[in-house]
Amino acid sequence: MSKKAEILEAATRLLAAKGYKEASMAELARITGVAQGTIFYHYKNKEELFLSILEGFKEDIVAEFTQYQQEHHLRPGLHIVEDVISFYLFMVGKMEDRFMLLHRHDAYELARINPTCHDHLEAIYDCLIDIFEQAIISGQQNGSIRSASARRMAMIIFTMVDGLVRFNTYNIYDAGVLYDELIHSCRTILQNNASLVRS
Amino acid sequence: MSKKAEILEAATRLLAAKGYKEASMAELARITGVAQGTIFYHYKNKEELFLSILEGFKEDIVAEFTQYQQEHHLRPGLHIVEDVISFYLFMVGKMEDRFMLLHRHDAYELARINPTCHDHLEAIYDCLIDIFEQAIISGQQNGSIRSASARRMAMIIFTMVDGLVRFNTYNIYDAGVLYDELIHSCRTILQNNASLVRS
DNA sequence: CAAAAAACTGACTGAGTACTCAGTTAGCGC
DNA sequence: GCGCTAACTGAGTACTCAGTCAGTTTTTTG
Repeated sequence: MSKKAEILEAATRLLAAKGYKEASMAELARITGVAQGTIFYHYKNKEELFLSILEGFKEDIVAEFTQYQQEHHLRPGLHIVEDVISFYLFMVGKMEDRFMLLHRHDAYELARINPTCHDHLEAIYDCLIDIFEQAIISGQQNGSIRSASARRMAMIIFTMVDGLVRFNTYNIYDAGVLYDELIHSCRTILQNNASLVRS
Repeated sequence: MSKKAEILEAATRLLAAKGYKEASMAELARITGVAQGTIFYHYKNKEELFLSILEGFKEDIVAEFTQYQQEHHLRPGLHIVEDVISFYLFMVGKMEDRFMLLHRHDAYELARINPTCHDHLEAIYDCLIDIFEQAIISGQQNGSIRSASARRMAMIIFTMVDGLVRFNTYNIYDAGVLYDELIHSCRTILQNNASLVRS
């Protein structure tokens, strides 16, 4: 791997673990095993390095989802939402560092003054919510999911799933025990009652 | 107001706006209109000052809820959840700074190495979720909310509401348009279908 | 009113910060 | 081997930071 890529990878880990301000370029240089100057040779400053981390995130999420779909067949109907949640949790585990970055304030603060950062974040969230939305639309097409704004339902579901992930990383509650409740709630929210005559 | 209280109030605002590391004691002194030394006379260091902010948060939430209940009558049954969500959003607006602090990573990072901080956070979350749980229990008692773990349902609801608040502060999406969807989702999740014979 | 205590001040310290730059090394076409 | 360029180095720079402390002012107490 090139030094530049090594720096980016180590920076992702360091910034995720410590946050933007707390992560120092001196430590990053030490971890990566390069001189401090090398970092600034490849990235003009700390901010650009940070943006580079966000840069390819969206594409990596899309690639990951495509690969996951090939390896795990997603079930039709209401089950697809369950499967997509599983994928989301799988991805959070795999791209732990970048999701941690997404759960920090640093990016949103930068986004307020840096349009590029705002665009990156928007792209990432759009892409994440798209995954849920597409699943919901496919469920609507076969009649198992009620017909309402798929986008809005996707956002609600995303909010729930992402909130639980946060709970977990915050170490305040064990979100694991909520998994079944989460799945049940999602199914209840999306279910097309018109197709359920019994009960 | 005493200088000490003034410092605490200004610190809450500053730390919420800028985050732990980015907020400097020099700026805090300037804002409060005291010398830097004064801050360290009242609080032995930055960490203790930060913990003092979290310290009374739980009690303030409880007091706020008690007052709200007196001023706004909470409806019985399923509606109570709607009312509690309204209260939560009202409180987020009123105690904006402290909820912002709660949405930052600083506290959770400190909680990992500082048991006092962990206890404060646990107390705050317990108290927030309690509010939802009590509402759900009261709904269960009159039969309008299904009988399942009130705690778990409360956590799911809390996750959704808090997630939307976060969306709003992050300025990525307008969470306002999701309010109706949120209420509808909560009702669907909690509803006791056994009591609904029609439809 | 005096003495003691508490509250407050701000210049100072030393550790840490992002970033620079003059100089060195490595790789590659010729 | 030569010349050129891109990659890399690390000591140095200017600056910010939390925290200290000797000294001053204000308040309380006898």
